[in-house]
Amino acid sequence: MAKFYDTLLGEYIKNPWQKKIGLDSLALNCFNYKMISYDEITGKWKINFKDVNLSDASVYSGEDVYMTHKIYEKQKEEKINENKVLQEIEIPLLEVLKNMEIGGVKINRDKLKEIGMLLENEIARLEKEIYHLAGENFNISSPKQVGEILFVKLGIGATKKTKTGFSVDSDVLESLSHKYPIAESIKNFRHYKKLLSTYVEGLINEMDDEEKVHTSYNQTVTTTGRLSSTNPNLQNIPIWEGIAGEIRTAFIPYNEQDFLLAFDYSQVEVRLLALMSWDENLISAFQNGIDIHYNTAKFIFGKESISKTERKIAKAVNFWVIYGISPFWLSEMLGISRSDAKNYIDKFYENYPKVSNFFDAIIKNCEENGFVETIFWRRRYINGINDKNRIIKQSAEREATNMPIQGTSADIIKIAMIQIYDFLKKNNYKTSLIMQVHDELVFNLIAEEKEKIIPEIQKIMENILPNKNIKLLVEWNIWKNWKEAK
DNA sequence: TAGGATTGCAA
DNA sequence: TATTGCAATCCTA
Repeated sequence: MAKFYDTLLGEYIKNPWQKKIGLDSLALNCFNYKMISYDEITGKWKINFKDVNLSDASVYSGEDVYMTHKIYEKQKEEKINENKVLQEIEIPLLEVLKNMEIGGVKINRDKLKEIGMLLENEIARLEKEIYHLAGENFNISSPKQVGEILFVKLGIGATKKTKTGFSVDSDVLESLSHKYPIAESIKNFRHYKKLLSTYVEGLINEMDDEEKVHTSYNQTVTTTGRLSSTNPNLQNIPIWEGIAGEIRTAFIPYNEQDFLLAFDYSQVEVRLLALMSWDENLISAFQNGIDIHYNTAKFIFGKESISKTERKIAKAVNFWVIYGISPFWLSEMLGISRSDAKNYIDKFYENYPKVSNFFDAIIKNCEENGFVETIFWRRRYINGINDKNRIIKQSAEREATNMPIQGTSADIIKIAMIQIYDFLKKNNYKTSLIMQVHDELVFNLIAEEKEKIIPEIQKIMENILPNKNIKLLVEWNIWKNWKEAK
């Protein structure tokens, strides 16, 4: 048992789907008690808390402590405090995340500014070009104005609509770009603008005096058990080729002599599908080190010699299984016919029959009990699993089949983080964990510790699930920035 | 000023 | 007619 407890994590474990699990809403819902808000106590002038009069401050603070304890007592009655995921994963993870957040990630400000200058030049150039092609100035960042220019003023035929008007997303612009140069330019403008405002300016704004950013990892947001990251979000930094990929070169080690060390789980979700479904063909492919996309391609195309395009299709089909995409969408995404898409999916299930059984069993169980679980028994309730509406029912089924895989992957990396943190701490290593991106862990590596810790971290990560039918596999890289270490 | 809508970035 | 997220921006209420 951990030495401390967290009621917020307790509520999250009980039901990760419910949104309002904060102290204020729990007090209201469980005990019909309205907590004093911070705004009420600091008044409309937003005075500093130290200037609040003592009796008001005491009541406000006492209320927090009292209510937290009341909720703790309630959770004890419900035996939430005995939950294994809570005790063995979420609560121990708190200290790991705290240290990652405080440690921060070092950013090369000059490098970011350099990228920013390039982007600004491109944006200015494209802006002029777009105004010229449109014959007037307008706000290119406004979807509404872009729609008016393209589909009203220039009279281009609109293809897609949103709730409020014309859709002008990148797919639409892409489809118009061959015929209309302005569409291509707007698409590029958007791309560069996104990089500049979200990543270059966004990161610079979050940097402290030491050129570090300190993200917040939120443990109680996702329905599957994954973490999320905010201020800044370090889990959606671009990885594209070209200038977008350059953003990652600005992520650097703390000191010049250090390195970034990145570990990632290789194809973890497909591996977990094999492990959890017990499908012999999937398992033997992994056991024999056969490229899994090639293996699927062999099945769906019924031949040994596989082209690059065929492997790409097989990769999409493998990917599809995790998310439950329909043949329609698969055909759209791959630019193939719907009957081909359906055929590939059927072939997949014919050759990996236990995957099909596995999903059926999850859905059946969910229909009866209302929830699904990971192999570590993390639970998620699924709304709409017994809905009469086919669309809602199918959507619920996709959520139900996705969660055990995505959630187990989340469990595994969280356990790895705890074990690695303990290992580094126990041996007084100065190397530290600085980022988590769902299936990847990034460390600030102290050069002289390299030989000792890399094999140990690899061992920990690969052995979270010992004695299973297939092995987890991790890959690692070290470099002076995150782009090259990936 | 708050919050919905659109868009686009990641695993 | 694809799973899970977060942020910038626009724009209406």
